[in-house]
Amino acid sequence: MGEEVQMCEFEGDEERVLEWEAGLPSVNDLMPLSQLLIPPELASAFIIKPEPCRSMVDVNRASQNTLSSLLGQSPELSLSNNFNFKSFTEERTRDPLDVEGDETDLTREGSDSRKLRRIDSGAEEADSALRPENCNDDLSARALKRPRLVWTPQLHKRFVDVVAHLGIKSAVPKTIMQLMNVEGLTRENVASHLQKYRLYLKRMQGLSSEGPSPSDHLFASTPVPPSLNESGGSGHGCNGGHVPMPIPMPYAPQMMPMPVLGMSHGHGHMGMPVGNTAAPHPYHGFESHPYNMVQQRDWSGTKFGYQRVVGNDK
DNA sequence: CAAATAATAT
DNA sequence: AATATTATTT
Repeated sequence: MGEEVQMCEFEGDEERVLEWEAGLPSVNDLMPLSQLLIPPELASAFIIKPEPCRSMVDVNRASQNTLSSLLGQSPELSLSNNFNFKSFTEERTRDPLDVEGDETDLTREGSDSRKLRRIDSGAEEADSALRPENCNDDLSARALKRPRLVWTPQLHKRFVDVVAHLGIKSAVPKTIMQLMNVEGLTRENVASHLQKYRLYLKRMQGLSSEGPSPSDHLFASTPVPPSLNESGGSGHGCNGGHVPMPIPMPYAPQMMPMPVLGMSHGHGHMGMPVGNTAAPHPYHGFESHPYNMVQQRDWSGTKFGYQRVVGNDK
């Protein structure tokens, strides 16, 4: 009977995800990019032209090509490499979460382009770049500044939905944040977005018939629910004005069933945390910690996946 | 004082 | 332009 490679041992092991990067070699242990995989002699013997020294830029470019081809896009025009291969060891990945299986977009991107230093060949002495700096992310882990949030269409949709249900009157950052129920989303995040959203609405009203400016990518794509009428005012209803959570439709913490695609033939997809596919949590069902309900989803076909373990609701 | 909003800053 | 951060106001 056919015997294939067993590559999945899914056990109820929650910690596994966290340990994911534990066993990985540190940047320091990795073979330097400048090092040739095939000795020149051997190479010439087989008429293999020695690989040119690869730099980080080359790797990035190659990666983009790969991704692009997978996505069916033109591999070119990728002059702007946002890909940063900073060590996962120190990089604090985060997760702008999005839920809901609708819409088509998967514009998830974590583009924090930092100074992409050029590790050029010939000067591999640049190893000095490997400063044995802070290796203890354990302690500094929390106080680290979180990467800026990217309002993906999914997130925005959620945002709009909630705002709509609340009515612009009572749609305030804190409430919105709570109803959106997105891990890691802060009040500031929402406040900022709300501010912009309001400007958008205002600007829209001024224009007679609809005409979402082409620059309003996100907003334009999301049909502004006419429910933007007031509802928080007095006289309607059931509550005088405070609306802690009367909405019958708070986004429930969803758990995504990410289809375990046969990622067999795939080539190691660069640094994407593949194994963490929403493990079949051995939910003991009683730990209703506000956290832990990692709601991630859909790394499919997308560039990278981010995950943050703890959210800070407050 | 906390939260919302407006105004800036990156 | 998109978010973050800070300053003011409620």
